[in-house]
Amino acid sequence: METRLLESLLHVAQHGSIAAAARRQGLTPAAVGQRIQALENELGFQLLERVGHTSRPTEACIRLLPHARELVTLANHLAEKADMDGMSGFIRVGVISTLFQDLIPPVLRRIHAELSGLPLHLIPGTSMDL
Amino acid sequence: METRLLESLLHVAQHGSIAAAARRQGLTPAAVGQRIQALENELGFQLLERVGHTSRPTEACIRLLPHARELVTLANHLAEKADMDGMSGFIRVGVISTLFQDLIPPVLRRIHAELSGLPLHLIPGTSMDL
DNA sequence: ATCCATTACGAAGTTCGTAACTATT
DNA sequence: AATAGTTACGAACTTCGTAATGGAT
Repeated sequence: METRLLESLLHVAQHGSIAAAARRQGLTPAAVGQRIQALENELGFQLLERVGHTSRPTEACIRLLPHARELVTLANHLAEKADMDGMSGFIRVGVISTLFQDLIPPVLRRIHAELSGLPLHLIPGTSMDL
Repeated sequence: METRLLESLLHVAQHGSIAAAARRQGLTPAAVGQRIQALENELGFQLLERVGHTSRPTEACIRLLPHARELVTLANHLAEKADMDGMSGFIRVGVISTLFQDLIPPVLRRIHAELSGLPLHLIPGTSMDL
């Protein structure tokens, strides 16, 4: 998965047309169209509804956009993340679901007290998944 | 940023050598080495410490690995995310830091009660950042 | 002696732009 | 008439494998 393709998709979705996205990115409309086709090829479903003149994102594409956005920003900030010294990154906590009731909240308070400023990922699941 | 390159980096880091990663991925050692070089080129710093026989990740690489892992899994699950109906994806909550003390924990319990199974992102910060 | 990493090089595949074409407003 | 999207095609770039080289255990 090439994040530059996703970046083009985001521009198309945001500006409503392949041509506008192309202008933003300093590419030709043909190139952007080919990028979208490559993505559709890799993902296995259609991303744009070619309604005459304007390109509208499909339902599946709309569901996909937030994730694509996250992927692109993560990829674009990868280098600086590695250059930072000290504690950085995410705290990832796998939690067996029932523990959410009582045990986790106070633990969260302590984590935040000692490592404030770090984004926190809570991932509920079963022992097997985690 | 091509996530397949990151995938190779993860394998190298996990197995301790380029050759082992190549075997896992069904590639030649040369190909994996070139992938790492491409990554180092794109990121602008060294990823592997070529100590004689074994390749050790550099400090910067170690800091980068968790993010790379997240990127790869996100990319690999992009298609299924779009295909799923109903609620899916992450819950992202921006929290002004002081609220962590009292207000957030009970809210978390309710979020989990109503939308269990969804990964949760808690992002502490100031109003400006959020 | 065996195994790992790297380099050079050529083949296959990808990505881009140009240009031509069709369709929409 | 102007602008959007698509297709075909060729040039430039990437990515991979093979083969050869140099080091490490």
